[in-house]
Amino acid sequence: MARKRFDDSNCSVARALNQVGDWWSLLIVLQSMYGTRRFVDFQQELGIAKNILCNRLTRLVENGVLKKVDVGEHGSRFEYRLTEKGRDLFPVVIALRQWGDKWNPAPDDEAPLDLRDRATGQPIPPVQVHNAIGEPLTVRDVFVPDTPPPGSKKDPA
Amino acid sequence: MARKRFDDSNCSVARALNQVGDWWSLLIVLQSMYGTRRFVDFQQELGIAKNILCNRLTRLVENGVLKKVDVGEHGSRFEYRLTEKGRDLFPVVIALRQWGDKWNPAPDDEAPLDLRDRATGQPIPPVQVHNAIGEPLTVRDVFVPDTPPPGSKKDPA
DNA sequence: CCAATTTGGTTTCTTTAAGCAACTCTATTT
DNA sequence: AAATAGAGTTGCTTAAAGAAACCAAATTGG
Repeated sequence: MARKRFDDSNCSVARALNQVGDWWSLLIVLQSMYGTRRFVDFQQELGIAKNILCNRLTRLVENGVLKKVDVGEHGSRFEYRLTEKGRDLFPVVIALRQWGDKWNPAPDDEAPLDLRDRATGQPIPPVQVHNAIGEPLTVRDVFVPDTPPPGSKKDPA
Repeated sequence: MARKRFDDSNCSVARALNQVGDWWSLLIVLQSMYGTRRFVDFQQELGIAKNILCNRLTRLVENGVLKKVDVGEHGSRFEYRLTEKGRDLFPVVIALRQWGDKWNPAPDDEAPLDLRDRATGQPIPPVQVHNAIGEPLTVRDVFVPDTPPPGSKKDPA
């Protein structure tokens, strides 16, 4: 695909997409959140080619999203588990899932993933952007305060 | 890239990624949220090839994420604006940005995008998944209540 | 008014990644 | 000892990404 790399982009979204912004990586993270840990299970549940899975797992490990754990007594049995960095993608994945459920509902009558709070059994409400006092915000409610150029010291122009 | 399509996947994350899950689409949406509307502006700000931009804009319009508005008096001047569906990606983009800022900080001393509430001027706190009563949740705090097969009516087994 | 430029593309070509299938190598099972 | 499973690797084919050139309508500018 001759991708452009965004490793050094000054946009953190671009840098984030560089790590988990391809179709498979985020789905692998999602599967990990569902509890999948083994190579073959990822392969079967995602229907991904083995070489691609291998590549993605390696990259995710390199990027610190997953860690590879040897669970065989003496090698050859591994698990891929989320790191804290990986688990921190939770809001992203959930927000994406909710967006998908809302705007691209399942073809048939599939339920839109009933995700629930383990403690209370209650469903999870939509992920929102909030302000400092907990009110929901939309795109229009935010602004970027005037991008100062990197080398500038608050010149009073 | 010979991608696999996920249009009819029963996973809404997969379906979402099908629409905005490539490197460019989400960046285009992000740029839109920053206010970019014109073809040339997208092209310059993203550094994307024109044919790819064209393709992505078309797909985003097809998918209802953007709408194409004729703003020339009689053609040849267009704007691409977010639809409600597109604006609804706000939490996704912000969550991704925050993840990027946290885990892949900018190479140099770039500031991590100071996004603020227009009303109060306060910075935006991290996007989190909450439960019904507003407490933050992690991956471990949620569960999927036992996937009932699509055609099943609450059998009391 | 005619030339240059801008905007929004399309076409062609090359590079690179995705997907598939077959193969390998070690461990475990039978 | 043979068969199977887990975790990859290799090679090939196809399709998409990227670059650059080209194009046509509309606008700008002298």
